[in-house]
Amino acid sequence: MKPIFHPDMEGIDAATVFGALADPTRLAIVLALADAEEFEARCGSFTDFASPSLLAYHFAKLREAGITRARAEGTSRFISLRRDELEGRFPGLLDSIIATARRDPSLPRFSEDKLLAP
Amino acid sequence: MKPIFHPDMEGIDAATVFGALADPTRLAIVLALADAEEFEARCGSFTDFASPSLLAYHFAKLREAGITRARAEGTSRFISLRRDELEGRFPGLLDSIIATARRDPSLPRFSEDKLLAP
DNA sequence: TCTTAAATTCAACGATCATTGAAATTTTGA
DNA sequence: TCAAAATTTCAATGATCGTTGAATTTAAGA
Repeated sequence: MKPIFHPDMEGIDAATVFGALADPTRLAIVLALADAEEFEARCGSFTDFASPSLLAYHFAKLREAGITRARAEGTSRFISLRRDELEGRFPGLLDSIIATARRDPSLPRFSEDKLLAP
Repeated sequence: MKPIFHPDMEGIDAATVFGALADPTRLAIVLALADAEEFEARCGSFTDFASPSLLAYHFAKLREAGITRARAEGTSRFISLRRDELEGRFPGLLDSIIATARRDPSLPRFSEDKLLAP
């Protein structure tokens, strides 16, 4: 019913974006989303990373920082990166973030097939 | 007397770096350091941004995240970016951070001549 | 309509954060 | 030896953060 809030990209400031990335779980989510960009990821695809309620918290942080978009479909939500909009606001940043996350072996990883599960 | 602690770059994780940048004052400091890379910036060059004691806190955050280096000389400390080392650990990241900070008009700026003052 | 599934919301907690102002430290120079 | 300058340390503050578990919402399917 109530629409999901997505901030205008123009109003996003850099410190907020970096704040959203200042957590290993959220960085791992961003990395997983980047690796799975052909299809869309369900929230429930990430239960390895944290509990459902904690995931909701982390997803909200990413969304309110302008990094992700959520689309409701039935009782599920599909999460994706706001690639193009982010590129317009901060060119090159997202790619750099993903490359950086990829270089950090301490981040929780994720078997890619997890994203395709029913 | 006691040497200034600088973490090994290999042990730095991405979330810590982003956490250090999740604050407008610290982002402004990084941007100012990038704009003044020919010479070195004294801590006291930044009194427009915050009080001395608060600056010490922010400088420690940046230093412990591997972003800056501090060199003592007399009663002063000179701060600089750990450009090359950071480039080795996370290639392209620092440039991207600086470009991002430059695109954020809400960040406190800084007349460049401030850095040269005696 | 009842049930199940998926995700959010809420209240609570201890931990960390940004900020302040006063006190301490360190080094230079008179 | 004293005093001034630059910076740090410390204790205290309210705010935000990450986390938990229980309760709630929302929509789909039997």
